[in-house]
Amino acid sequence: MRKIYHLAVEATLDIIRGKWKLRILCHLGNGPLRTGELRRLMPGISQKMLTQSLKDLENAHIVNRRSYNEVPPRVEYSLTERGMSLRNILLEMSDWGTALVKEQQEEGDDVKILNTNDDGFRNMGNEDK
Amino acid sequence: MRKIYHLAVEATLDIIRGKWKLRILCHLGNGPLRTGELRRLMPGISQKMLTQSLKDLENAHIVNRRSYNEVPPRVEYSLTERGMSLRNILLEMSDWGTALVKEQQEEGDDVKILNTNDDGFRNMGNEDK
DNA sequence: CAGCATCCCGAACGATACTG
DNA sequence: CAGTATCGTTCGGGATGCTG
Repeated sequence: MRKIYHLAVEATLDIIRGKWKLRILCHLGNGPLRTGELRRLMPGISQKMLTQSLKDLENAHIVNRRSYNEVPPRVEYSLTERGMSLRNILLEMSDWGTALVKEQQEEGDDVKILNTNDDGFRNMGNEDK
Repeated sequence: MRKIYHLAVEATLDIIRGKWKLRILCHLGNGPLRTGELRRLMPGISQKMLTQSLKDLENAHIVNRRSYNEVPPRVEYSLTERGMSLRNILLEMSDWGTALVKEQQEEGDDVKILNTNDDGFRNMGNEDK
């Protein structure tokens, strides 16, 4: 099945499409994580969406999936080189978004960003509320 | 109604969310356009989606709506300063997306970008197929 | 523990008809 | 010509149960 984009930007957006992929990438930016760890870092995500999102990212060679043949099963995910390069773009989008929200707040809009770390996308770290 | 983002990047993505906003911004990058002109540049878009997308962009202060009191009605849309600054981000995303698709094609993926201008997002110009 | 399959709901999108 | 209103469809996403 052929994928057709009207603009190159759409190819980039296609990678991070959906509700959870960004946050997954954000967490993986701090280093490899197991499935269960990702799950705990993102309360609210369903098993289905986690698996599905990770599979999409793996197919796009953004994350690496490493499966250890152990009992119980153990699977680790990490960023690929391509994933790391995407991170740079996301950092710029993060900066722009931060500035935008600040302006919107000054304009009186009722908007908020939960993760207000200084380094934005670089290090999410803290928990979701 | 409060808007809550987990990451600042999501605020940026929220601006260009949807099927048509990117392409609208792309066309407006070449200069102001009337409603009907935008419509003709994007065959396939419905009256509803065009109006709705433009309204969203206007509310976010990304595009400017100028209405002339004439008969027949005449309305022109253009990029705001904020819209212009967004454009810079989109250009980087475009470059990254272009490189990505190129790699994907080399990997054998069946993927294509319709608008293959050298300047990517900078000047869409040609028609949609 | 990690992943798959199924069902269900709501938001986004599309088609059409109508108004100033 | 530009915009509104309404209706129907599609698709992303949530909940749950089952398998290796």
